[in-house]
Amino acid sequence: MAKRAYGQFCGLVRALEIVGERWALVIVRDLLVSPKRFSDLRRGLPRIPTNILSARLKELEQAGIVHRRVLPRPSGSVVYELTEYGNELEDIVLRLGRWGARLLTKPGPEEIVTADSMIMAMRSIFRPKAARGLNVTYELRLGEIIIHMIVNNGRLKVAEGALPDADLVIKTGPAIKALIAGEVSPADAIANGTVRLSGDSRLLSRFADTFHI
Amino acid sequence: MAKRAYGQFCGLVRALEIVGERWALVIVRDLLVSPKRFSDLRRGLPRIPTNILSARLKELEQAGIVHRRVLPRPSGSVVYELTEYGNELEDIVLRLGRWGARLLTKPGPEEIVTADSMIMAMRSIFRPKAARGLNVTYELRLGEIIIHMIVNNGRLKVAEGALPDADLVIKTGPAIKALIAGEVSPADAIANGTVRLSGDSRLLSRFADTFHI
DNA sequence: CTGGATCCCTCACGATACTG
DNA sequence: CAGTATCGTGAGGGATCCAG
Repeated sequence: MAKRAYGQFCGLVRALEIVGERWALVIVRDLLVSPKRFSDLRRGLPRIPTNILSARLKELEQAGIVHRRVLPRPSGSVVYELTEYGNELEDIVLRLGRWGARLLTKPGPEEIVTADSMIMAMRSIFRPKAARGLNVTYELRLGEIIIHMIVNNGRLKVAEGALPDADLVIKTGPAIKALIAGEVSPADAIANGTVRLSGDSRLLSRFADTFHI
Repeated sequence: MAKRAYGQFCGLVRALEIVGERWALVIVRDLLVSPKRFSDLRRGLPRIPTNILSARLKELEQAGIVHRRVLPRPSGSVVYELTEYGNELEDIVLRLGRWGARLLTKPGPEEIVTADSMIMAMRSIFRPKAARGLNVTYELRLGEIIIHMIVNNGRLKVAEGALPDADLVIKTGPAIKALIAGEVSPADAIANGTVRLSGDSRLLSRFADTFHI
């Protein structure tokens, strides 16, 4: 038996032996957003050493969670994508993220926000019930990070990048967490300047209702 | 910032910084079954070094997931129990366990099954829908491990120990996984000797339907 | 006996440099 | 761009010891 095994015949233990390794679930998080190349992953995970990224990708591939695919010519480059089995981690990753979000207060001095982490965060706090019958689009800007959400009758699509004709554009920072957690009302968030809008400003409370912890 | 942090302002990362440490979720798994003393945890986790158990309990306590409670006199002993926040990990632990169970084939040479891991496994694969209107009790024996299940109209209680008047007593081993996963039919499991029964044998297929991956 | 603390050793991880 | 190679450090593993 491997030296680092937990020594139990148990589903949870098997799961941890794979995705319990350091960085593994964060890599999965980013791959849940979209397939990525090695350097894409690096960019989204600036603090991961390349040898660790390399090792994790190998392990995840061997475990049948990630598939390494060589793109056809002429690019010939490599992308890593989740297998079907890997994709089944989505719900777990979303729930873990929601659980951990309660511990988010202020970003630490060196802590960054990435597009992928924000996309998954929005997915994790989306409330389909509250979005019944809604048909709205948002663009969300956190510093350099720009993502957009398309809400369509209880369904959500989130992706990176701008959305030129979004109904509401929200410019903000990490303080958006307070809005989403209900610690600050939409009105107050506008008043204290942590959120700036363009478009139909009245949609902000709709937004805060649709995306809520 | 701590040296071992991931450096991202993200709910998933916060979660991993606490329960992503080695052994942490396994400790939580056992505490989800019941509050435990230090030595109870050791017994259920034979391969964990005591200093690690000690360190994890401190970290989990500091993070507000575990509460260290000193029992009143005369025992004066200490129990560790999950806080409300810690208990909210239950669903995640159950799902992770179910996800990882697909990788369970045969137990490795040194791999053991513990009562707590089995209790959580049964919880994780319980299908409330299939148990609608049912009222059955089972006793399950895997070698030394004895647990029992009380199914009551879509609700389940699992606990350690025998249940003298159980409707069905199932004596088996790790091969029970094949039955639960549907890789072996109840009839075959009896035929090939991996399962031995006492009580109302016809209940076995009911069992396999109620507890199923 | 419970509930740890302490020691030493090893290896996984982290930082950085380098290569096809 | 997509990794491999190298090397130092500290968390984890294992055994032992100690206080209440």
